[in-house]
Amino acid sequence: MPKTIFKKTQQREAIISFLKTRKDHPTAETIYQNVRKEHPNISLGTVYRNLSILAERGDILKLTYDGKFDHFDATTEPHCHFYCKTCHAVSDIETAIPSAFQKKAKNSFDGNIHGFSIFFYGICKDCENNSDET
Amino acid sequence: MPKTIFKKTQQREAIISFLKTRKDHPTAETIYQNVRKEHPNISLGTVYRNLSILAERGDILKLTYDGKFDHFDATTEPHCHFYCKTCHAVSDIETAIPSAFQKKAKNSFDGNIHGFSIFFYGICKDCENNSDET
DNA sequence: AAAATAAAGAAGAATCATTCCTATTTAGAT
DNA sequence: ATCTAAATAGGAATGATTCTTCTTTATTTT
Repeated sequence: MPKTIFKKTQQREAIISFLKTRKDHPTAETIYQNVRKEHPNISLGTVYRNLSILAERGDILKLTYDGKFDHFDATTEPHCHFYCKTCHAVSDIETAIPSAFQKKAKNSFDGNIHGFSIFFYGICKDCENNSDET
Repeated sequence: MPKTIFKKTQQREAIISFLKTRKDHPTAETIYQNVRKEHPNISLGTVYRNLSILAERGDILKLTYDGKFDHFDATTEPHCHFYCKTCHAVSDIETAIPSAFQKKAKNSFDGNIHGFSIFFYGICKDCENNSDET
C-alpha cells in the first residue's frame, strides 16, 4: 500500500500549536472554540479529524479518563495524571516513572507492551480547602 | 440529609452476580443481553442505573479505557490492566502493585489520592501470532 | 400482617459527543 | 502551471448513555 502523505494545513498547525500552549488536557470543543478565534471558519469536524489523526500518529495523546469527553495532551513523554473527582480537573504528577515497574509488568505478561496510562484519583488541594469552609 | 436506603432487588442481584462471573470487563449492553436470559423484562435503563449506583458505592469499577463504551469490573482490589490495540480485549495483569509507587506519588502531589488506574497498551500474544501468518 | 412510603423498574424519548457524508478547496508532486 | 490525493466546511447521522413518567415492589411502621 502506498504511504499516504501528511499535509501541513493552517487548520492543523493551529490545532497543534494551541494544544501545545495548554497543560490542562482540553476537549475537542475547547480546542475548537479557541482555534476559531484565529480561524473563524474552521469546523468542529476538522478539529475532531485532526486530533484523531495526530493521536494515531503518536504526535499527541488522547485521554478518555472521564468517560464523557475525549481529552487531548500535547505532552507525549511518559507521565502520570491526577484526576480530581470534585472539580474534574486533571493535572500532571511530577514523579519519576518507575521504569522498573513497567519492566516487571512486561515480564509477567505474555504480550507486547508499548506504553501505559497511569491515573490517580482523589480530591485536589483547592477542592479540599473549599469543602472545609462549609 | 437522611441516608437513602439501598434495596435488594432481583434485577440488581442478577446484574451483580453476572458481573462476578466475568473477568473480561463487559459493557452495559453485554450485561443487559445476558441478564435478560433470566429476566426477560429487565430494561437497559435499569442495567445502566444499577451499574452507576454500584460504581458510586465502590462495589464495582467503571472503566472508560476505550472512550467508546463504559466497561465494568467486579474486581475492586487494586490491579493493573492490559488493553490490546488490535482485538480491543482487556485483561488483568498479575503483577504486584508497587504501593511504594503510590506512596511516592502522594508525597510529590499536593492533594488527597484515593486510588489509581493503571493501563498498559500494546498487542496481545494471540494478535501477534495472527499477524505472523499474513 | 396490612398500610404507608420511598426506592427501583419498564418503556421509550431525549441528549449530545463524535463520526460520517458530499461538494469544494488546497497542499504538494510532476 | 497542472494534476491529484488530502483536507476542509457545513451539516446530517449515529448511538451510547441519561432522563422522564408512570407503575411496581422492597422495606419500615403501625
